[in-house]
Amino acid sequence: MTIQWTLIRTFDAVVKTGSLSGASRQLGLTQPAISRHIDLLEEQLRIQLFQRSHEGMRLTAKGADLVTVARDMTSSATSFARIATGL
Amino acid sequence: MTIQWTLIRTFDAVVKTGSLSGASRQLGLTQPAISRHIDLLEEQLRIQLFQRSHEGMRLTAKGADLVTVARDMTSSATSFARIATGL
DNA sequence: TAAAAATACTCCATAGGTATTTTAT
DNA sequence: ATAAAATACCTATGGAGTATTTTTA
Repeated sequence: MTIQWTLIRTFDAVVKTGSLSGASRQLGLTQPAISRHIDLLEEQLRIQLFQRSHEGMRLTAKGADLVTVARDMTSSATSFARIATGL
Repeated sequence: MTIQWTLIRTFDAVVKTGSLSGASRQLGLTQPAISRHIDLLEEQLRIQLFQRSHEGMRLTAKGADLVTVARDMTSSATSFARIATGL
């Protein structure tokens, strides 16, 4: 399985903002792009990450299990970028 | 700057194996693909990562500074994959 | 009715492959 | 002579956009 880092970053953003459109604004991508990211991630992992309910995007239990590692990835990527550009 | 995770994984593999062809074997990609990965990464970061010398691919000082964070990224990606597939 | 999410396309960039050439041991 | 690296070229996939339609608060 090839992990797509962008999808995980989107996952993180959706969790943080609580909505696809919020993540869209935060990442500077369009809402359909974000929607596809989540679809792709769920499909590739064969895990339902969110409940599309009235109150927006609500994490499932399995989704919640991934939040920590997803944040690890995004933060290590960020620190890679910081160090690389600082050289 | 959008970080390409695949490029960083390749960087890590080249460091580990000491050659492009070694990384190619390890990752199951062709040698030209690996070569391009390193080119792209160096170009995007505007950093020379390796000295193409007689003894193969030798890390530069700046390249060496990135090895640790690169390994952080790849290992956090690996643990993401492990946890995700284990759910 | 207004905001969010999903769907349907279109387009282009890029990632990867094969084939080949150059470099160096 | 052999192994590694670079270059050239081609193709297919996917990632992102616009436009539109559903959904639901």
